[in-house]
Amino acid sequence: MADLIEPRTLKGFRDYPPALMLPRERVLQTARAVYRSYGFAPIDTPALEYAEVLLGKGGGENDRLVYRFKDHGDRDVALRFDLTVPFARFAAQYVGQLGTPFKRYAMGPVWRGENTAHGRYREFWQCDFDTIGTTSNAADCEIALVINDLFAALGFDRFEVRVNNRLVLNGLLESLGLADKAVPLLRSLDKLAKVGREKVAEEMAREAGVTAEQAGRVLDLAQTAGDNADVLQQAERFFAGMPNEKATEGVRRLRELLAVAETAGVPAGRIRIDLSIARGLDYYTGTIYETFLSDLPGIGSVCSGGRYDNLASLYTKQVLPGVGASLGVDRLLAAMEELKHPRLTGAATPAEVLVVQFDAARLGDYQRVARLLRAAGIATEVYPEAKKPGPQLQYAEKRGFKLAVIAGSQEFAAGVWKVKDLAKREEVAVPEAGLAARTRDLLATR
RNA sequence: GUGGCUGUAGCUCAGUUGGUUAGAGCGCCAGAUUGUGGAUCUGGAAGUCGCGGGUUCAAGUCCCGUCAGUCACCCCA
Repeated sequence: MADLIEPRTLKGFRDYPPALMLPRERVLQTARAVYRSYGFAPIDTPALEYAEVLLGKGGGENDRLVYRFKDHGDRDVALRFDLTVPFARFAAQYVGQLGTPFKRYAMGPVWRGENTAHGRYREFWQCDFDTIGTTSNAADCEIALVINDLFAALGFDRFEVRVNNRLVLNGLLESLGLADKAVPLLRSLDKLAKVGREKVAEEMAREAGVTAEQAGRVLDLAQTAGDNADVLQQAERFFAGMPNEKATEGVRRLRELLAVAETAGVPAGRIRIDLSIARGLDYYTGTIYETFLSDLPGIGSVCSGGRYDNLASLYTKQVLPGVGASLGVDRLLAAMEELKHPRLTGAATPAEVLVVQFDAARLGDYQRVARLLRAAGIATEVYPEAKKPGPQLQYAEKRGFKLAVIAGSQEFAAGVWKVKDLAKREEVAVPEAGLAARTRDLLATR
C-alpha cells in the first residue's frame, strides 16, 4: 500500500463547501446586478503580474505581504494583493481605447501573505467598482447611491454609509502647517472609533511629532457631532477664522452629495457625514466612504472606498482621477452569519424541489416532471437511487430542499403527483397539468 | 512579522499529581417498520489523542520543534 498524502489546505486558505459557497454566490450575483444596473462594465486582469507593476519601483512595505517569486522563465512576478493596482495598470495601458469617463467593476480573489485572524485570510475576494477619468462630484454622489442600493438589494435595511472628504482634513492640516504629516496623522485618526481620543492624541504626538494642541485641533474637527446639517455648519464655522480653499471645497462637495442623495430618493439616515473617517490608505484625496451595519458596527466597514486624484501615475503621464469602492465579501458574510441574516438558509443545495425516486421503472416519468419544473424556473433534483421514501425525505430536508414531489403506483393510477412541504410535513395531490403553478405557489407562501 | 491561548470520534467536549483495553452526548449506519423523514428500543461502525522528536519502566497528560486555528498588536477586506 502506497503512502497516502495528507489532504490539507495552506494557512489562511479555505475550502468552500456548498453551504458557504451558495450564500457567497448570492452576494456576488447581487453586487454584480447592482453594479451593472448603474452601467459599470466588467473587466478582469491576471492574477499574476510583473512584480515591478504591482510593487512600484521601491517595493518597500509591501514586500512582506505580497506573494512574489521567480517564474519558470526567471521573471520576477507577484500575485495581485488588490484589484486597484492592476486596474491602474489596465487603465494606463488601454485608456486610449477605453476613453473616459470609464466605469468598471471587477470581482476576484486577491492574495496577501500576512498573518491570519478571524475573518482575515491570505486569499479573499474583492468586489470593486470605480469611475475613472472625471473629477466631477456627480461620480462621487453616484458611488454613495450604489452602496445604498447594494445593501438594500442584499436585504439590509439598517445600515449607514459614513462619508467624509479628505479635502476637509487636508485643509485643516494645511492651515495648521502639518500638511507634510498627513499620512501618519490620518492613519492615527482612523483609529478614533476603536481606541478613543486620548490614545489617538498620544499616537499623533509620538508618530507625527505634533504638539498636544495641534492634535487637539485635528480631533476637535473630527469629533464634530450632530446631524448632517449641523456637522457641515460647524465645519464651516470651524474654518471661518482660517479660510482654506480645500476645506471649503470639501464641505461643498459633501453638501452636494447629501442633497443629491436626498433628491434621488435615498432614505433619510442612510448617509451620515462623519469627519473622523480617514481611511488608512494615503492615496485617497477626496470623498471617503465607509459602510457600517447598524446591528453590528463592531465588525467594521463592509464597503469602503474613496476618491483619488491620480490612479495610474506609476504607469502613465496621463492624469486619471477616479472614485470607487469595494465590497468586503468575506467580512459581510461573517456579519450575515452573526446576525442570522434570513438569506443565510444553511442550505447545501441550490435546488428547491426533490423528486423522490420511488419506482426505478418510472425514472423517465420522474425526470419528465423534473424538467417540467425546471422549465418553470424551479431548480429540481431527482433522487439518484430508487429506495424507501423515508431516507429520501430525510436527505431532502437535511440538504435544505423545500418541497418533495412523490409518486408511486397509486398516484400514477390516479394521475396525480404529491407535493410535500418538508418543513410543515403536509402534502397535497396535484394533477401534472397544474404542477408547476402549484409548486411555485407553495414555494412562494412558505 | 511579534506575543498569548488552543488542537482528543463526523460535531461539542470529558480524561485526576504521567499508570491497564481513551470515554460521554449529539450525529451516522442497520434492524424492529418491503409507500412517507422530527419518538422509542436493540445492535453497530468510527480516534495516527494535529504531526515529528525528546524525557520516563510508563506520555492524551511533561519538554522541544513543527503545522493549523484563535486572541491582542501591526495592517487591512
